[in-house]
Amino acid sequence: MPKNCNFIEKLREVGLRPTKQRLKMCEVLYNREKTFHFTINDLVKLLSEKMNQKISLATVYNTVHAFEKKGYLKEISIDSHKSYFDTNTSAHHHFFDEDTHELIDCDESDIDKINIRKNIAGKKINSVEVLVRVASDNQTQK
Amino acid sequence: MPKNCNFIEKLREVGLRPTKQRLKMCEVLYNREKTFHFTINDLVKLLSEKMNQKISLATVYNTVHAFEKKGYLKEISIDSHKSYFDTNTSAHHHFFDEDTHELIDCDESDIDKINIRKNIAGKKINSVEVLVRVASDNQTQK
DNA sequence: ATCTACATTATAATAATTCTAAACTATTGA
DNA sequence: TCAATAGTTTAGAATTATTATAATGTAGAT
Ligand SMILES: [Mn+2]
Ligand SMILES: [Mn+2]
Ligand SMILES: [Zn+2]
Ligand SMILES: [Zn+2]
Repeated sequence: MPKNCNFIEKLREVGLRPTKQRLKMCEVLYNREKTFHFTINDLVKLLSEKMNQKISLATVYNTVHAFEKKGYLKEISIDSHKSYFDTNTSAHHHFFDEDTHELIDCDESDIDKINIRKNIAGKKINSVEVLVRVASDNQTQK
Repeated sequence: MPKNCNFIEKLREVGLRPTKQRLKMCEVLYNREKTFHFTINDLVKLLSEKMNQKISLATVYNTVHAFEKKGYLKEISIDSHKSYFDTNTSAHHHFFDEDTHELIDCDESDIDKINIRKNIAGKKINSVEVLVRVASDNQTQK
């Protein structure tokens, strides 16, 4: 992910106005080497602490969902109590560390292609996602 | 799942007192041919409509979580907005119908065994779950 | 510069879940 | 048999995440 991407263009392409708030959010989310996972709270913290940018919570929610709808973000369901988002929008699987509550991307090579032998009448497959829950070895789990 | 299971025994075995409320919930959840998936709301409806049993919401939550902790129920995360529970506590995969918001169990034979090639240092794998999201063929999806 | 549709914001509302503390009950063992 | 006790249920309040509202602000078009 190169520095100084043209976020204005990127937003215009999908019909979102490049407002100050959206551009700041783009910077925080996409102006970095690697993709990452975050909760709304993480993002608000990043914006206020690292970017010194106060954006109202409603706007953060609105913008995250706008980005999701436009395919800039993917929502990941791991924990029914919290929403995780992913700046990696390609199809991929995850490890979830139950100790730290951290999501870790799987590479292509980490898990063999999943073969679905059944299909539901009149339905098409939208996605196939694997979640591998891991936790510390020396600990009572579950 | 045979009729007239001894739920009193079952509860005592794991150190839960067999109260009227817990026994009613056992009946609704386990006194049936097939396992099934439900939300807390589904369960409250089942209890009040089919069983004519008014159990306070706090008790339903408490009891569901008590059952979960004892391994009588499994929580499934599909939708960050709602908790699903499963009376099938064995390791298995799911289809999720995005039109109806219904969960469908996969059989062993529906998905080949998942092979995880990577391991996270100091962590053991607790579970490997596949979620296949499906939706109507003739519809704008995602 | 003006207009208009879209965005942002503070705040209120909603929904799911958990907490609290008082009343209740299953179990124990005198 | 029957209190004592620890665990359970309950109504209602509190908390948390998220969404709605409606007033104000701003980007893009003319
Ligand atoms: Mn969402
Ligand atoms: Mn839970
Ligand atoms: Zn990811
Ligand atoms: Zn299931």
